[in-house]
Amino acid sequence: MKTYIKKLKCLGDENRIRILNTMIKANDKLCVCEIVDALNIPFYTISKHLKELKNADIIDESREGKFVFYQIKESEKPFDKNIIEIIKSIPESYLINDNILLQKRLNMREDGKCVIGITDKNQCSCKES
Amino acid sequence: MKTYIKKLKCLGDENRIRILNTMIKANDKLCVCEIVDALNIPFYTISKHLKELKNADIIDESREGKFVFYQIKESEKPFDKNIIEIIKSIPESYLINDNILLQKRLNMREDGKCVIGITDKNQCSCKES
DNA sequence: TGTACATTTGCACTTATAAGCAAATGAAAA
DNA sequence: TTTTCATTTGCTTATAAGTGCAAATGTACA
Repeated sequence: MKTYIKKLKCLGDENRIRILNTMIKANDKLCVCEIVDALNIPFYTISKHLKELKNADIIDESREGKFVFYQIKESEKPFDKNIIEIIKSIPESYLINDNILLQKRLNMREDGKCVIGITDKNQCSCKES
Repeated sequence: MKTYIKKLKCLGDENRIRILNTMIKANDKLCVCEIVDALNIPFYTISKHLKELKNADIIDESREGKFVFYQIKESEKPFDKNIIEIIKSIPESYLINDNILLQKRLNMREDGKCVIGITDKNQCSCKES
């Protein structure tokens, strides 16, 4: 039971929902710096939330050189699928801004690979909420 | 967005998941005392969680004389439906004990109505976890 | 109208969670 | 082998959340 509650707890934070949304929308693994740029949230905050999501077994981590990537963990379990579904059922209007910035950021990839780091090292978490 | 996060936050607590599970399984409104008996959690704890669930617009409240009833709020929104789905997708083995006690308690209804209060006023929350 | 019973609420306490900053780690390239 | 850059981690602080108990509320019935 605890593993289920742990996953559900992860859903109770807006930043984590936004992070998961980017991964669902990208339908691909995302570099930490890409998430930071898309969401305009400080990199250390993103990093900590990614750690929690990984800890709850919702996402997978992988490293490629300097960059660290995360993606939704594949699962056939109805419960895990429903976690994705519930995020997908949040009306897009609440996430449209993130989605646009994400797309912009993904367009900067070369050969489908992340080649730059964080665009603005001084971004702050409170530009938009 | 806040209303969505508020609902999701509600899912991050085991006691609230167990409460919602009883309502889903009963497929009917439940008296507070019935929930208390089914879950073996102190009545004031149940009461507080019910308040939160109601506050998040997940459940509805209604009073009939001495008794107060709660039930899952009807909704056609995909998000709200997914909340129910995600709880339904927790394997029954984790909730079987609650389900059995709930059934026992529901069998004590007369003409489909709750007629008794809390069976054991001194129940404590930590008998099973 | 007062007594009993179901439920809620206020307060105290403890534990969990989130964010910010600075320092640390890890890997690549100069 | 030093520098650079991406990311993580430790520490601190502020705030939220859950529980327990006692007192309060609200309703029915004697």
